[in-house]
Amino acid sequence: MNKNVTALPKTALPKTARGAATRARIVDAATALVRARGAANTTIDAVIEASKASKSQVYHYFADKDELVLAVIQRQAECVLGTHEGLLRKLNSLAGLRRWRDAVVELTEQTNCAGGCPLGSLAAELSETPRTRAALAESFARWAGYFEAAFARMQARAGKTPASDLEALSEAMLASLQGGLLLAQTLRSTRPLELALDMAIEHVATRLKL
Amino acid sequence: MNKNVTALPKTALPKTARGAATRARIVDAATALVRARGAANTTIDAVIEASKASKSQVYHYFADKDELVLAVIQRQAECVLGTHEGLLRKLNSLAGLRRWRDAVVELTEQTNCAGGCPLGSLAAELSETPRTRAALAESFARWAGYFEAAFARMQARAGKTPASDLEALSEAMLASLQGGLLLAQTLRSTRPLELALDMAIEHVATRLKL
DNA sequence: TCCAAATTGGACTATTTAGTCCAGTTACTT
DNA sequence: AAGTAACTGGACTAAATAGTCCAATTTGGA
Repeated sequence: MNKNVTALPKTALPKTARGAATRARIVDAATALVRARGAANTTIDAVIEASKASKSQVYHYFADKDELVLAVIQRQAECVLGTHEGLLRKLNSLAGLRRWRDAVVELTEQTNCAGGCPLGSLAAELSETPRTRAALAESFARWAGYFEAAFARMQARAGKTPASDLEALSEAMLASLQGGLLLAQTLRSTRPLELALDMAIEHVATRLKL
Repeated sequence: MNKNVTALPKTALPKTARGAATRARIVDAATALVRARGAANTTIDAVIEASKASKSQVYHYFADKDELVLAVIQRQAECVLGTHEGLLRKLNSLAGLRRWRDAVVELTEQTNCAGGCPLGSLAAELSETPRTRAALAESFARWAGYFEAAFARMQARAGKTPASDLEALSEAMLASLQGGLLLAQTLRSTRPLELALDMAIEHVATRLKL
């Protein structure tokens, strides 16, 4: 009883710059491999080879593979949310939202629609495991928060105070994005992504009366 | 050269009723396991145990694990598309579309949002492998076809001949469904699914002028 | 009935895999 | 400079895994 649900003291945090660099190399390599092949198909040995670390280094910083996967989720979330926060931070108009759409489509096109959404793919694979699911849910919530904030700015700028349900709007937008990216990945075409985003943008415009 | 891209003669098709039953047992068991744990986390040994078959039986009907996974995709597609074809077949009104929405939400609620969409999850895991990707793309296309046909009936019934782009509409609807299901799975709430579907239905209503 | 083809059982092999262990090296503190 | 803690290298283990092989059994047709 008294299960330690939170971070166990088993896992060492790096205490020197060198240790931090090693840990970062491991997580970076693991993130790239998981992105390309999925978590289940990424072996510790492959991470070791790619990061030029050794087994003891991996198990010094991570209690087991699950902990490493959790770190990968956090790393990938940082990356994706960082990108989108950058794109959405100052957005305050429908035109800006459309530019964001174009940027997403462009990004997808550049990779031939391969890989889908880095977070969405992780979510599909890891949403049945409590800890990973929680981490992914939190990331999605933050992502939706960026939309919500942008919608609030759009609304404020247009001087329409009567707040539509911005949280609902942002969840619908995120769903369109995720569904659009999944279909784009499977059909190898950006079209479903474009259609889904255009629909969502129109929906936002209507609800915000813009 | 002359790579045999289509089905190789390596894999035996069952020629007796008994053989067909065995093959079906194997595919059924594999489908359930893949649904619960993903393809990469499903071992042949687990399939053998669950289906009460033996190793030689599995390898008699399937050249390797990939072939079995392909059969699982087809089986799951049959199941999901069968369900949705049943729900969408006679649909010819906005009210009918809303009933379909309620049914999907209900189904999702019944499983506590676990598992997401059986096809969507497979798509996220297997869209980077050519053969599996192709099978999944075809399934999604058929799925979209059911929507398209339903939209055509809705339009015809309302007497509005000027066809909006029904294919585009159906792709946006499918994207909303997939994204909504993925978020529902990760957030363990049907809310994003409901919001995404309501948005898509409104979009259809607008475009079809209903 | 009898035979060839279809099907089945499961032991066996090759690898791969997660995780352990400990001795050796490097870095920080005083 | 020395001592302690942090870090590193990699051999090793036990279990799991995909796939092979062949002898035994069952089936359907002549």
